[in-house]
Amino acid sequence: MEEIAWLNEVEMRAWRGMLSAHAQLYGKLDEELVAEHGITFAEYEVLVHTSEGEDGSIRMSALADAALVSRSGLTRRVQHLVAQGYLERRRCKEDKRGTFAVLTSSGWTKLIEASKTHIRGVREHMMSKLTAQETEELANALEKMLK
Amino acid sequence: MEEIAWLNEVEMRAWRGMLSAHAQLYGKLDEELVAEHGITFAEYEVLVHTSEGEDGSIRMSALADAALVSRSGLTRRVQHLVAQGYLERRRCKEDKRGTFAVLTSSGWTKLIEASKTHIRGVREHMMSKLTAQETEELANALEKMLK
DNA sequence: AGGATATAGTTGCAAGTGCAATCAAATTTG
DNA sequence: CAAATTTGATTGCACTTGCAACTATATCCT
Repeated sequence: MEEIAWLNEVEMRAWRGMLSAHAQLYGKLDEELVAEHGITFAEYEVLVHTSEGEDGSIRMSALADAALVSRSGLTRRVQHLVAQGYLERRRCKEDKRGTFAVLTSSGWTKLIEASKTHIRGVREHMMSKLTAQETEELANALEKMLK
Repeated sequence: MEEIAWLNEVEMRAWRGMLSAHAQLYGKLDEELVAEHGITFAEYEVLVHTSEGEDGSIRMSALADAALVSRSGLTRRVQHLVAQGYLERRRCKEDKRGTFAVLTSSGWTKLIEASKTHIRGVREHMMSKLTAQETEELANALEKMLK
């Protein structure tokens, strides 16, 4: 079996760690939200980013960027959340091409409830495993990767 | 707009960083492999983990675990790689329920070529942004998350 | 031994996704 | 100002995925 030129051991651990830690964390958080609130993590993210917009509303394209999904993907996620009663769509008056997603009051309630599960999950599956310093080092490294 | 109870600032940066850094890195590595070698990152991972098995072969279930995919998902990825000529399937003699995925010589060649692109990508999009110490801190934090 | 249970793997199916094409509205440009 | 281009968003389509059901083989247990 031929040997493949590779990364050094620490680089390898960092890179493999990105894949595994992300997959494991994402999987658990998704599972818990579905079990306790009937929404996926992807849907929860849409609610979160909508809530962070002005008056709990945000343009579709901005929401797609924030939620790390394609525009077509977002259109359908929002459709689904509208069908569930958590979002409304509102045409944009200044730019008639545009559409806002707007949290309904039912959406606010759902978000607040689901966020308890979510935050508990992040603490349990991520923060509880790390010291404050490690958390800071992790945040630092991840942000440098994004530049 | 109501305020949602949340994580502290550092925790938030670490958690958001996991999502964004993973998405950005995965996206770039996938794009480069597709452009230069016509295989997805997911397929590349299957080739890598197969190559690491004995004689470039590995049981389907072990491969599914290593490649972070469901067994049904793996069955189809392997089907696709077999169709492309990079893998063969071999029945397991000791356990007739089992199947091995085995790298073909064309698969070895593909893997070796693709790994150059992959490693270059990991260096360029990840390691080049980090000092050796930051890489180590990152690896450390990610591994602790997995425990 | 042999029936019950567990394990390896595949398949049908439904759901989610992105790309390319499309439509409508806004903006640029000649 | 009208034509050309750009931008915001949605839709058709193909592809990937996981779950549940299923088949085949292996193991457990009395």
